[in-house]
Amino acid sequence: MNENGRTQSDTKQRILDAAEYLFAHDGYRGTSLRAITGKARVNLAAVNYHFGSKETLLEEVIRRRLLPLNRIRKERIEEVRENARKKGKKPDVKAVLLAFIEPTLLFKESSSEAENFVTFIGRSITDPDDTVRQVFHRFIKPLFHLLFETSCEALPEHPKDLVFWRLHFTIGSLFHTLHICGKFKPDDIVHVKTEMDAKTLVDLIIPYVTAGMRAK
Amino acid sequence: MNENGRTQSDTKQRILDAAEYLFAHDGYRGTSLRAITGKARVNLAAVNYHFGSKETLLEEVIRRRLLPLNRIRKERIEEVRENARKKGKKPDVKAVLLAFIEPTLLFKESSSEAENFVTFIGRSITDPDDTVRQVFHRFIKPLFHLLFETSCEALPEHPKDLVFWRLHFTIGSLFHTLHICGKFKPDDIVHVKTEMDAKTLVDLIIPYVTAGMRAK
DNA sequence: CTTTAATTCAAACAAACGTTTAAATTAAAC
DNA sequence: GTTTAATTTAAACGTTTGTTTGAATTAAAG
Repeated sequence: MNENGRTQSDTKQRILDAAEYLFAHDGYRGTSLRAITGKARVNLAAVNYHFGSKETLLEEVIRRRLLPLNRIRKERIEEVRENARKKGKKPDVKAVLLAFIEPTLLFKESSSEAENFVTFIGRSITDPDDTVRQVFHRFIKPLFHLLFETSCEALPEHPKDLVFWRLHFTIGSLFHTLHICGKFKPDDIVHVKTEMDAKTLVDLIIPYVTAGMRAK
Repeated sequence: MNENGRTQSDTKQRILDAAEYLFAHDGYRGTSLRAITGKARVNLAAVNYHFGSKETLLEEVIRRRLLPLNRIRKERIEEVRENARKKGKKPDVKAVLLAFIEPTLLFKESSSEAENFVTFIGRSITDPDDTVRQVFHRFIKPLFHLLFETSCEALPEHPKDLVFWRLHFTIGSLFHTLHICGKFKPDDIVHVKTEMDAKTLVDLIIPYVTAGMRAK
């Protein structure tokens, strides 16, 4: 490998892409290294050579998408916060929620591979595997703290406990939406025609969660 | 075994209890038959002898709790529906949501073992394992249909598509709540004191989801 | 070209998985 | 008490799992 790394093989990327797809599709535990390396068309030992272990691979899969996404969400929330501070007013709840939710849903359309990852995010909190929950949690914790504090500023009339729980209800709605979009067929449950590009989903969920956060 | 079955061993029940606990804790795929039979203190072969397979065991674990719970939820929703019909008015959204949500959350306290199952429900829609999702889906489909139709009657001013999506947001909030309650430590994410018996949770979530369903 | 490092490869590892078997044990029926 | 059925048991089945190994191959450096 030379000093600028241009000749590095794309084995790592191919593994990351395959793992991302399969983790989203069948879960971390439900995906074997043989399935990953088979889909990526690389040797079985390549995962342990390049990543060390299946767990480290999981961490890299999450890190690759979540760091950029979280940077955007952080900037947007801080922007809402600073704008309100300049005007000497409290932040608007709807703006705060939009700052968090819109980048998340739009991320789904940022690339064809990113869509798989969004499905994976949707299961991250409730994943039966400890490792998955912990890694996701570690990456999202500071952002969630920022979201919480800003939401409290936006809703000073509500006790912090109440804001906390309603944020969790919001997270539940959003993550469930992330998970079902892309592989879900609503007709299976009840017959309703649905078109669901990211922008439409934003317009659907924002009024719901905003009303919920403001309630009473 | 005699004609009234009183002498039947409790092996099946012990397996069901252990499986319920472990499925809720580590997921279906993350739970081995050896872990189940070890916790139940029965022989490894007992699962295949009494249930035929791990998949049939899963189905029995779900059936045992979900049939009674669904019967209650169905009765409560139909009660709201019939009361409104008698008065010649549309059902109240809040009453409809309460009819579905309250029994679900109270079920958590119906017995010490039921709490584990509720955690399992909370992960049922997003479980990485196809089998888990399908079994749960099969049991809940008719009830969800009833909830959908009644919600549409309660919100005639909203298009059915909108009610459908908002019900999914509601399900997302509720199921996420079911999952995090019992093993979740909110302090891990952000420092907030929380007491959460079932009744308190009902009082927390109902205003949120009601406002969300009614929004605009 | 030669040397050296990085990567790929087929093969094997021990461990854990769900399931099956046949003998041993327990309980029921007569 | 004897016979018959139901249940439990220990052991093994064949797969699949994540990981490791050492040789073969490819690319980089001198």
